[in-house]
Amino acid sequence: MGPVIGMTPDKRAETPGAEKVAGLSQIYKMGSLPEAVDAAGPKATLVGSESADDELTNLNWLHESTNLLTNFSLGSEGFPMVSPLYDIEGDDGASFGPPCYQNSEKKSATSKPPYSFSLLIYMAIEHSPNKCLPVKEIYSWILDRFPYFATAPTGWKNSVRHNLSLNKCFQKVERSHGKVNGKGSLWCVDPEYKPNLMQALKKQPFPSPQSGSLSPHYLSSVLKQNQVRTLKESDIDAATAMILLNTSIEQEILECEKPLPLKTSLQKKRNYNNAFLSAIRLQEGDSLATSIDPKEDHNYSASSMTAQRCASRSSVSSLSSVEEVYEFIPKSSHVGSDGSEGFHSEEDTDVDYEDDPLGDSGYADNSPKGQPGKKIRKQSHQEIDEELKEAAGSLLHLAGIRTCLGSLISTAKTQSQKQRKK
DNA sequence: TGACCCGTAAACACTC
DNA sequence: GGAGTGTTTACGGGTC
Repeated sequence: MGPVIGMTPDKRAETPGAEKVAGLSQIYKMGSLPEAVDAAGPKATLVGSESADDELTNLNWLHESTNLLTNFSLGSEGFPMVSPLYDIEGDDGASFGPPCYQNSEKKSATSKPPYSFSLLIYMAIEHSPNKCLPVKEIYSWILDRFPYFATAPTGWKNSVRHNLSLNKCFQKVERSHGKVNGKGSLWCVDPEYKPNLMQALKKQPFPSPQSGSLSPHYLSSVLKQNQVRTLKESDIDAATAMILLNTSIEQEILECEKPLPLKTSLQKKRNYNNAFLSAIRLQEGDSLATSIDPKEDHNYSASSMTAQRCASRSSVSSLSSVEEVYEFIPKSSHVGSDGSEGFHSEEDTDVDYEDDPLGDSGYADNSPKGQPGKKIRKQSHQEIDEELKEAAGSLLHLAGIRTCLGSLISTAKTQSQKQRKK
């Protein structure tokens, strides 16, 4: 058997858009890929927003979700390589506790991760608060999570750089002007390729050692949805977050049995609070979206839907504090919005729907002819509140933070009602 | 069998 | 000049 010559770079260039996404070419064949996203805007934003809110109460949903993203990590033997708790030890990467497997799954630690470099880089970048990382940080992240590379030949760094350069999924972003922050640029994930990366993640071996979290069906539902609707960046992130949230909760249930250090428990509660609060924001206006789109796949749970939309709204700019979350609810009943660019968010969709018959929400397009969508949108706040309670209750029940929830709900509701009255 | 994906190595240029 | 970074080219193995 003679050597198989790999595809030359020249040849790759002949298939723009589809050639560089590792293991993703099939995805493109599935059609319904997002329109080219003007990445310039988001990128600039990302770079500009380097000051991330490190507060524990930070409601940066993508941050949350990308933390959870690491929950995907499974050892080559099917064991979780990274505990869902690992990021609970601290808020920044530097304080991350050692992955569980460093204690309990040493075998996994020394075996090669079942992820391609593209996925590793993707996870690393997504894990960062700003969704941008310098190469060095990518190295660090990989090293932290996969000690295998600590002992591996240094060539893997070259591979990382090679991937960054070669793979269109990753885009280089210049560091802030006038500021010299070390060598190199920041690297971001091109939003256009996020669904592809997610698909690739899905294709990774995800044995379900315990509860089968992340069933392929579930994932495919998410991905399917993203393809049915116009794929916006927010949707993509929503899918990510949805998966992550789901995974996290299931993991938490399993972890619940174990006694946790106080700090860990508190942090977990905070995380759940964050998730829940975001869910609240979504829940209020988005029950409509579920009903509006007849194409939607409802095979997955409502809570997952909630989580998805949840992340969807805050995917890019995301909230920076709990207070903002509280503000959101009232905002959603306001007419009009500041409409921050790059994030016309479904926040806008909810906010505007009563005054915007066209519903530039994106969901409007999917509404059945006539006005059924409006009917749904007219859903009384009471009903919404009921849904909210229900969803929140479920979430909190799972997280074991019912108490916290009650106060959060009532606070949110109070604020919401105040705003409505105004 | 070939196309494609992925990892790896190496060379080179550039920046700090 | 050295180290780190980014780009490009080349090749081999594996999979479909």
